[in-house]
Amino acid sequence: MFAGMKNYPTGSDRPPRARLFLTADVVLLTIEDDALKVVLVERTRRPDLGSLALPGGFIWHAEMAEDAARRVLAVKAGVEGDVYMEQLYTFTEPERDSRGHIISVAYVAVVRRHDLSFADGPQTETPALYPVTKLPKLSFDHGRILKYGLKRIRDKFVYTNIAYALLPERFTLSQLQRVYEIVLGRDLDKRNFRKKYLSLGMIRPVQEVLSGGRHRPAQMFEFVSRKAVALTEPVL
Amino acid sequence: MFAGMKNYPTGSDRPPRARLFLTADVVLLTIEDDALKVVLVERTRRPDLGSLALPGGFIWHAEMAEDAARRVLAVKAGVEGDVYMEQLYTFTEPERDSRGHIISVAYVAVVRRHDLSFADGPQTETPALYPVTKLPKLSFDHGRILKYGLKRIRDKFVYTNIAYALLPERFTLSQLQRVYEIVLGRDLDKRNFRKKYLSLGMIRPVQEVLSGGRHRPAQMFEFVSRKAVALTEPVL
DNA sequence: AAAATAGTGTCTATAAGACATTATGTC
DNA sequence: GACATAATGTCTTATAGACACTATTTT
Repeated sequence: MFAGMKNYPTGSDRPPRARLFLTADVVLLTIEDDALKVVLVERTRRPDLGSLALPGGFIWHAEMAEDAARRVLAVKAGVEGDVYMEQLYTFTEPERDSRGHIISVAYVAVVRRHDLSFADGPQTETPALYPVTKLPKLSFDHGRILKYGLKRIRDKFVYTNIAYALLPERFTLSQLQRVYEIVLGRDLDKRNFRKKYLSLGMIRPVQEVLSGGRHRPAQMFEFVSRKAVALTEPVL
Repeated sequence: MFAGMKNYPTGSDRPPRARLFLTADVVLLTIEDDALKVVLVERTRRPDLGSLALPGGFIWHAEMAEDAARRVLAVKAGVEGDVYMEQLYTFTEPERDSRGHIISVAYVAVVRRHDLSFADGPQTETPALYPVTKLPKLSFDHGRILKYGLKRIRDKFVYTNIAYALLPERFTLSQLQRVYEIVLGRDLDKRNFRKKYLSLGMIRPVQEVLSGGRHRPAQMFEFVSRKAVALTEPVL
C-alpha cells in the first residue's frame, strides 16, 4: 500500500496510520427580524469554556457524518425533519483543535426560524442566534468555517431554489425578494427580480392571496419542488 | 429522535465516539492523446485485489488530509511540486469500504501528462491512465467519487483559470481551446472562444510565436497568474 | 381619501452565439 | 503554389439592469 517506502517515521514496517476522532460541525443559518443569523452555542467544557462555537458533536461508531450533523441539529437546536443541509468542507489541520487532532466535517444548514426550538430539549449548552454581520470571535477555527459556509449559501441562492428553505409553503413575491435581499445583503430591483424569478419556472402561483394590512393583497406562490434544484442560469 | 436521549447504545453515560481511519483518495486527471484521462491503480491487496481504484492512502498521525493527498500523488504517480489540487468531498458511509468504517477525504488534482512518472519510483501498484469516456468498474465507491470529481473540474474550467494546470507556461490560443474542448467534451467556436477568453484578461501575449508545421505560426500566450483564480463571469 | 404595498413595461447596453474569409507561414 | 493552421468581424438575438407609475385593498 505504501509500497516502496522503506522506513516509516515510527521505525515500524507499517505506516503510522492515524485513528482519529471526527466531529460534525454545522453552520446553521436562519432569518430572524429581517436579518441573517447563525446559531452559536456557548461552550460548557474546556477548552475555551464560555466562548462561542458552532454547534457540533462527535461522530459515533457506524454513523455517517451527515447523520451526526442531523443529530447535532436535533439535540442542539431542536431541529427535526426535513432540513436543507449540505456538506461544506472537511478541516483536517492537526492543530485546529487544542484537544488534539480532531477532524471536522462541516455542514451548512438553512431553516426557518420557526423550526428552531432552543427552549425545550435537554441541551445544557445554550444556543442563540447571532447576526452574521457582526459576529463575535469563535472558538477553534469556527470563524473560518462560518465564513466559508456563508459564502457557500450566498452562491447557492444565486444558482438554486434553496430559498424554499427559508419560506413557508406559500409566500408572496415580496417575501421571496426580501429573503434574497437579506441573504445576499443588498437591495434588489422589484421589477427585475420578479421578471427574472418567474421566468425560471421554479415557482407557480396558487389560488390564494395574502391580505395583510391596509393595502392591496398579494398573490401567493409555491415552489414547484421543495428539493434542492440546481439552475443552469443564475437568479441574479 | 435524538433529543432527550438518556442512554447511549453502549449503555455508557458517554457517547460512543468513533476513532476512525481516514484515507485521502485522489481523482488525478490529465490529458493524453487528446483525451481526458484519470489515473487508476490496480489493487495489490484484499479486498478487491486486482481491480481498479483511485490512488489513495491512509492519513498519518499529525498529518492533514491534503498532505496525505500530496504524498499519494508523489508516491503513486511520481507527481512532485506545484500541482493544482482541491478538496472534493468527504465520504463517510460506514459501508463504503468493506474493510470497515473508513472515511475518504477525496481530492481532485490536475496535472500535465509530462509531470506524471509511472515508470520510475518505488510503487508496486501499477498506475495507468484511463480515458474518462469509457471507464471500467472501480472498487468501493470510487466510481462515484470519480464521477463527482469530473463534474467539479468541468465546472471549474468554466469559472476559473485552471486550464493553466494542463498547459505549458507558453501556449497558443488553439492549444488552450483544445484543452477546453477535451475537458468539456464538446467543440467550441474558434472566434467566439478567442473573443471571450481574451476579454477575461487572464492571459497575455508573449514575444514569441510557435512555428509548427507548414502553416502560419501562432502567437503564444501566458497566464497572468498560475494560481487558481475565480471569475465572476463564466468563460463559456 | 389617505395610506400602504402589489403589480406592471420599456428602453438601453451588453453579451452570446451563429457564421466565412483572409493571412502567413512551411514545404 | 499548395497546404495547413492562424487570425479576424458582423449580425442577430437574448439578457441584465435602470427606471416610475397605476392598481387595489383597508381603515
